[in-house]
Amino acid sequence: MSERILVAVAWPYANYLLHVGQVAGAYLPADIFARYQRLIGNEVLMVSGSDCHGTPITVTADRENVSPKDIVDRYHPKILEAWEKIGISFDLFTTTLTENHYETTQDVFTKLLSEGYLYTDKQAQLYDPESDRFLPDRYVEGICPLCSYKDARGDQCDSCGAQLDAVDLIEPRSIISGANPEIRESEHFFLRLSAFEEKLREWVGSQNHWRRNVKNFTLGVLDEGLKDRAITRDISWGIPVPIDGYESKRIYVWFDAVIGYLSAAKEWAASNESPESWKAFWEDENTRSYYFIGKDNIVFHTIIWPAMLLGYGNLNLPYNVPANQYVNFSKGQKQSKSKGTGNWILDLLDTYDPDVIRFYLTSILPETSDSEFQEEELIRSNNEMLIATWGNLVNRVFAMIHKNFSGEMPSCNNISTESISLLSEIDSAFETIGNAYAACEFRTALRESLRIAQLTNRYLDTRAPWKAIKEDPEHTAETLNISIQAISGIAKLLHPILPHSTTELFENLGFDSEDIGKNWSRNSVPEGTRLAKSKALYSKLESD
RNA sequence: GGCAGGGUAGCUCAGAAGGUUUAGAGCGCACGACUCAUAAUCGUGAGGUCCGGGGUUCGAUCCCCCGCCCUGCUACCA
Repeated sequence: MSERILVAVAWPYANYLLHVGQVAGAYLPADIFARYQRLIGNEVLMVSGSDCHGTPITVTADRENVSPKDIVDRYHPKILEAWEKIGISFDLFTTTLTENHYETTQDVFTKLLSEGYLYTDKQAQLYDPESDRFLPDRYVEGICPLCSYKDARGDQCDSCGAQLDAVDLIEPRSIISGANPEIRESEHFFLRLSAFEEKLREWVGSQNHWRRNVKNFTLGVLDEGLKDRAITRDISWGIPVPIDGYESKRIYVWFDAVIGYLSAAKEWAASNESPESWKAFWEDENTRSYYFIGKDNIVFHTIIWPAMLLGYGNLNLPYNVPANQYVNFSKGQKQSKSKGTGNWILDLLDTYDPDVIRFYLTSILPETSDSEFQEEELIRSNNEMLIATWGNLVNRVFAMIHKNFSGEMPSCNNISTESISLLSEIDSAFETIGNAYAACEFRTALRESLRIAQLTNRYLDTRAPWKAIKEDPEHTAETLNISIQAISGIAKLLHPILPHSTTELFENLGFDSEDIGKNWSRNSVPEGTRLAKSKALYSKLESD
């Protein structure tokens, strides 16, 4: 029975290159999941895009004295390039600058307004009289009221780490003009989050398949009580408010960004020449939606976006939000874009094959706690695990078949109990590993797949086909035949994680890509198949 | 400060409605076997006060309390 799965992935800001932490935290797990779902025959729609609005983009643009659009035009292609190279299989990766996204966002805004979930209220804000504009907290600096640090930012003091309110800064100054900002009242639209508190609590409380930290954290926030939140800003970069009299304001970034999941599905449908097909992914309650995000993003996906969906009506709430922790870099330092300590994924891809990176990152996915990225470890994991356990297994079996059977798949006439038990281990692994993929436990899926490879290595050692060839070629033929069947099975098990190299392997085994992706089970390699004489799937890496 | 997650072998991590565990796996390390294979594989072994201190209990690494450390959020930087 084919199911329909929406794979929604966090929208990266298009003002920086992608760093490894983002890939491991959201995009790689989402891709593994999507590939698994496609492999077992489910209908998958995987979408995301560049988040093009928001303060970080305008800050970058202002600093370089270019337009926000220029920043997006520079980084969006780089993001696409990263997906292409590491193999993140989006059905659509768009941007929040499309006409479709603007329309969808304004539609959601209008609908929430007419349903009574938006209202206007006044808010005090800092205003720069010289440059004649309202200032986000980040655009204000001054003396920290707590530690007297003289260059504290309006949102946070870099010296003592305190969270600040720009209004509290001593001797505040605009970073645009240096002028002393004044406080002005401004009218904004607010999202009536408080109206959804009970419904959300009930909904979240029943999500027993969510990760513990995601559920507890969300319930904790709900217990503190939801406050209504302003969704417009006095800025010029963003989606216009579709109401007369508010031409100088824009819808704020977090409101439009989450709507991207919906607008991207619409865009995908339109480009597929079936403009209504997005509805199956949003309105059919049997469709399950998974949101892959980092832990800093949980509230937006378990409270705010669900509230917006409830307010809009008739659209599916998230089925699961498997938020990940963070990947840290040397000595617990967080992978930070703003500090410029990046291990950019594109740089890594210049040096290493995509599957080598995917293998290592999968092994350290921060599913339950923060993990640490070390390039030395990447090299070791490639040499000591990927190649030693798996690559070498493939290589030794292929080599023996080419040496003793001219590269033709040997026959298996009598099957021994050893062979039967190996194959049954593999076939039952499809169930346990399939369950792990379905539960978004990708490290487990990888570990168990390697365990099967190890069993196959052990089988080979026990059967010693290199010895048997001398006195009992039938015995050797059986061993190598069964080993190839095992390899075919393991390749399938690993395919969501290592799509590039396993596809190559499948070709070497005589399959075409059509054969691979239709069932979640071992593809049997028929006797007599010509096995390609190929170079090794992976190469050893020097650790300088 | 408050809330949440984490603190387990050299490294990366599992785990446990509290007793079947003398606390597990992989890698690394030591030794042995094998030699088909990318010095790969297979076996054996060493290695841990499960962050610290109290408490509950017949029994706690797992529950409670108090600390310490890392990370995120704290509603205007998703």
